[in-house]
Amino acid sequence: IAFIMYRSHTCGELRLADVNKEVTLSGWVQKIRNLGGMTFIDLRDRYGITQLVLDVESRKDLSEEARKLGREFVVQISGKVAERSNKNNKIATGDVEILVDKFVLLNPSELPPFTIEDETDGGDELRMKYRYLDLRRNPVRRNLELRHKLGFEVRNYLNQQNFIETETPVLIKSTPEGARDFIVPSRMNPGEFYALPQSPQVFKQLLMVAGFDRYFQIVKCFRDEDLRADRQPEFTQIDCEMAFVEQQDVLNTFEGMTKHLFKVIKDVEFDFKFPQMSFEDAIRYYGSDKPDVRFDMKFVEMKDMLGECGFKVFDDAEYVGGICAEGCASFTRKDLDKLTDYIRKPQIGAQGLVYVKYNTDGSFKSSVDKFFDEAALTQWVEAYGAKPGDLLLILAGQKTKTQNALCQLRLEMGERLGFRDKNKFAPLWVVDFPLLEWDEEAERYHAMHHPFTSPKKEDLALLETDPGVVRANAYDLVINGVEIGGGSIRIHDDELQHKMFQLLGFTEEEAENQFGFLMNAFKYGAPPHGGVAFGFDRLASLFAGIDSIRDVIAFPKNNSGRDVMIDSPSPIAKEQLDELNIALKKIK
RNA sequence: GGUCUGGUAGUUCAGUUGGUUAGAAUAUCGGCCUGUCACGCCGAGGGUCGCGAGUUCGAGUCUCGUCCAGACCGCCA
Repeated sequence: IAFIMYRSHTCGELRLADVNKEVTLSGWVQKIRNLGGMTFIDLRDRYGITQLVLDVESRKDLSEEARKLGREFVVQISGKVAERSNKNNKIATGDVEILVDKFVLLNPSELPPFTIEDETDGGDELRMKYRYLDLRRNPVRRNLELRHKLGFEVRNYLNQQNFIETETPVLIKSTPEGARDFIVPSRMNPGEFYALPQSPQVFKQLLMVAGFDRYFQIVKCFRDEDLRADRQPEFTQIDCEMAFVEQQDVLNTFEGMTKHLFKVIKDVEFDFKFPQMSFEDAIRYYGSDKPDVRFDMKFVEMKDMLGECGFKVFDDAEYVGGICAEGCASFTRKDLDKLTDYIRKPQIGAQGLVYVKYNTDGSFKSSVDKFFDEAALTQWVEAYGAKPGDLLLILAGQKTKTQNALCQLRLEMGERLGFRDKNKFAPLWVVDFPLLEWDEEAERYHAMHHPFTSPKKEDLALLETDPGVVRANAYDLVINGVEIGGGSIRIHDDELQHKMFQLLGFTEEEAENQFGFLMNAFKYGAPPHGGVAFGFDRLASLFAGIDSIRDVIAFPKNNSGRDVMIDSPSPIAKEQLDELNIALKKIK
């Protein structure tokens, strides 16, 4: 049988032991180095680079042919493996080269718009437009290989723990709670629409009612909200649910999964139980529900200590708090001015920054020397546990705003002091989230997590009297200040679920219309259950040590939710619109 | 919806106080070169300074508008 054998080996596998073998390779021309009498070609595929040699003296014809090649041409070559006289220890195949005696041009290539190299000269926009070329580059390819491995190990681990991967529908039902839905018109049901799932939440709960016990799914979710570096309109979750569990069971299971992933993929071992911190403490000490605990630098609240102190900024403030930056007393006036500018940026919005330099000789220099004497400042540095050489940075103002600004300042200082090492990982469970959040605009409560989250038993009575302080059986896994996953123990009682909808301002009819199927299911023996969903893209970017999730997604969308490669979204034909019974208000 | 930053050669960028022919690196093309691997040397081509208007004797540079991109705020149960 005649067939073409495109390759006997990949471009990454030949070694000294292969010398003298006759081999055939196929790949892309990475680089041509023509030295006149001889030509070197780097041939690249997914697996690596192999150097080809063409010698004018022995094969003038091939050397002539090779002159017509360009970057990214696809070629197939055959030849003998030889030991190099000059070895290259930077690549795995650097000890050998191929003495080419036959080559076939499989496909020429236009000149790529940017260089296909680790350090490309291409900008983000161009790389996205030609993403198929960008994906040829090692760093991007490696990210996707890492993502593959992560998904594989998630399945491996959860399978061993008896979880069943089940697909849930993508064309579902729109609900007003939560994020904006992506909407899909139904041709067969004029005037009616599907929604794409923001998460398979209700389906996984129904699977628990169905007795599936342990479910997971690596699944696309969709939210029609504005994008960020760590937010895409379609993203992937590791969605999980378990029956007959309480909070600590879920935490144990997924702490186990997280440890497994770190061990097999990063060779990082956590020989401790992940710490747990209440939402309340997270806000008090770090000003955030997703604190970066790779470093300490906890907030110190000063309001009680200060009393009426005569410094108007502090006296008028609802909150006065600060952090101690180790060894930063040597900051110059200019450094401090820059920090002040930083916290006054509109996104952060603090008014000003009070500093106290605790000099190495034990003296003080502060921006509030006029108001506080040495005795007062001594009391401060004691409260902060500061040592000589440290710098106190203090903000004052409205409580949540100031805590938020202080959080940003803490992260900035952590960055400057080198505490935010990408190779160091600090996991943290944040627990005891509030059940409800007051929505100023709508003048009602909405669920902080989602309306299926159960309140803590001990707080149940408060639901009637003071719903705002009721805590939920809800938890987040935070690693290095990134919210990697979150979940809750759900309500499995239709009466309590009814009550929740009522609290959230649903009328009986609305609740029935939108979630009647769920409450109905709860009437048929729903087991206690709870679960978690991990942001798969964020997990992958954390493992890859990069800040943007775009580089761990094969074909991501840009800031405006566009795919610049396929140019979507795009208008559709009038016939399509007619068929869907859709009239556009205005067409550009 | 808002704030900020940017848009100049294929690409990444520089471009001073508004002033002569808009530069560098890299990529590309041509020539030379037998051990390169960031090859080297010599040479060449390559520009709607995002788009539109305004100010000015004169705009890459200043003003306004607009489009695009990125970061962030709002938003993201």
